[in-house]
Amino acid sequence: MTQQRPPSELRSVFARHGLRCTQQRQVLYEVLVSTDRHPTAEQLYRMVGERDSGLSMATVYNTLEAFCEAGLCLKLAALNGSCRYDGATHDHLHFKDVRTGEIRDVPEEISEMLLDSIPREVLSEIEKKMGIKLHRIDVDLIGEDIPPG
Amino acid sequence: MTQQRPPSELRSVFARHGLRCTQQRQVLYEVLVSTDRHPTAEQLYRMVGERDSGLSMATVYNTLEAFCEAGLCLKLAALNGSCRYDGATHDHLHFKDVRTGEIRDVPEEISEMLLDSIPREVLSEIEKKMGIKLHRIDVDLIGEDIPPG
DNA sequence: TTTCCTGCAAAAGCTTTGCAAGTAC
DNA sequence: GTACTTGCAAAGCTTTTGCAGGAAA
Repeated sequence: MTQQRPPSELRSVFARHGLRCTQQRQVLYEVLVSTDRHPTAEQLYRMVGERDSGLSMATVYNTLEAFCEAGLCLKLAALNGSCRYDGATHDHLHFKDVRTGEIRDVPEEISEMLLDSIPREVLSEIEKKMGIKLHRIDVDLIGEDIPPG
Repeated sequence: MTQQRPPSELRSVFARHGLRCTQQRQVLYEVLVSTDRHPTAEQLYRMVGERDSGLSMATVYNTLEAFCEAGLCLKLAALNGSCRYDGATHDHLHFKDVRTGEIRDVPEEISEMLLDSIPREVLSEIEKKMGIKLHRIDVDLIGEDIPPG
């Protein structure tokens, strides 16, 4: 499948991260950043299938792995054994539902309040003491929906 | 298998949480709280097998599920699709290794510093705004080990 | 033209489930 | 005696892998 007219924007995003610009990667990336639903690989596979001819599950996994390595998306650990992906552009908290495994964003302004309250110097102290390199912090609120009414 | 001489301490822990006191649950619980390694179900299965005749994987999963429901342990989401269990007695942060999926505790005094800095009122605001009931907060430091040297 | 990516199919890993026998209370 | 738990085996779901053909640079 030869590429005809890739949006130059996407093309340069990939180039900057050392990724080849394939049809499949473009479609997957567009779908990923267009949602805040933190889809599973399976859900992405179906979402892409609705827009386009489709691509294989293997490619979905390979591509997501490549995106994560390149820093284009985050891999989130869900509570029910599957993984979810987040085309995050800003830091935010996640709410994880213990019943469904669903992940929702915590509204941005509240997320910020909480994240801003974390002292930076504590983090660098942790890096030093534990001999690790931090990529990011995930703050997850674990709980369940209150049934309305 | 009839129970002969259950440690009354454990027995009352289970009773308080509405759990029947079976041989298997006792062994599994003892193994779980004796480690800070955040074992997977598979690892617990092997650890129990070393001490005792053994129990089936199905029972490991059933029992861990029962413990979690009862609040006797935490189910942690690992980054590689498996789940890990934590017989936690105090709040602490976790470091998750993106390469191995391993989970390590962040030392208690640093964990406390960070957790104490999170304003309580922000959490209750989140509960109200999102219509959820929080069980706990997981603060996960995502990163990788720095090779020594 | 070289290197990397895709897609298929198969395998591997983790977790859940149905059901009969057994145990706690 | 009743209700819950265990263990086996099988199934279900998620993710990874090997490899041949194809596309990007």
